[in-house]
Amino acid sequence: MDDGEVLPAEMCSLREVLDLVGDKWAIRVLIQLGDGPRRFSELERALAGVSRRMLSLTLRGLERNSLVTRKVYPEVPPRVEYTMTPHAAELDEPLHALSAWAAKHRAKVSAARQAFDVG
Amino acid sequence: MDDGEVLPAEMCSLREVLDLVGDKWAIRVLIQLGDGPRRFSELERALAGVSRRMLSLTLRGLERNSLVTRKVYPEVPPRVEYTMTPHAAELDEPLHALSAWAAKHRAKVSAARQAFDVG
DNA sequence: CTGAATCCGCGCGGATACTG
DNA sequence: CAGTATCCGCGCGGATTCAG
Repeated sequence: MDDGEVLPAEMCSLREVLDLVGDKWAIRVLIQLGDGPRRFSELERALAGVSRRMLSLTLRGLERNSLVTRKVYPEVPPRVEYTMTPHAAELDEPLHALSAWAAKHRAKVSAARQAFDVG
Repeated sequence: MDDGEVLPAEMCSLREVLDLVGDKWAIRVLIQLGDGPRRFSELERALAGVSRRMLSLTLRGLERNSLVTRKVYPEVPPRVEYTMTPHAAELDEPLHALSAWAAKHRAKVSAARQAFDVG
């Protein structure tokens, strides 16, 4: 199997994943949560440049697809913890592989981009 | 190494990759090219729903980052072939892993989304 | 502290027409 | 066939304000 022919199913699956974590902030959130549960404000600090609105929307989206769980502690001041779900944790390895690719080809791609922009 | 602690470098690398292939059409183009060189009109047909403009822009972006190469044949009518670069081909395995994750958890995620939307 | 609601500018992307 | 150019609507996302 897998003689180089890529089935349409793969295409769909890939787009599904990217629709889940392809947003600007989703990946960063997941990486943070991969290190342990985080509070809203902790994420806000960790993800430099994120607006409160976008962080909120990103977390909603991840929660909606059951990639994170939201736990509210009835205290004052209120505390909310976000945690990775088990199957979201399984994304870790595939993501590592992608990251490794980037690390390996970063220079090449960067150089190509500069050359392209010049010419 | 890798005791669960995720380094900032990973975050950057991952976003780099997603910035390269996270667009709506880039992945589909790469998958097509993974099956062999393709002409513009072939891609246009294969990627149902893509506009000529977006396909053009997507190919430009991929070419800019040296993920595809563009070969023009001086004929009439003109013919242009797009081909995957070697390092883009190396994305195949990581992408497969992601695809596998999607296939495995598709039902779970889909159900979660429905439940979330109802509640 | 953790959001939701509103306003608004800007860029993405579709439709259409034109070119080599 | 393989694009580019232009126009334009719509949604993403920032800034700000209000709420539990």
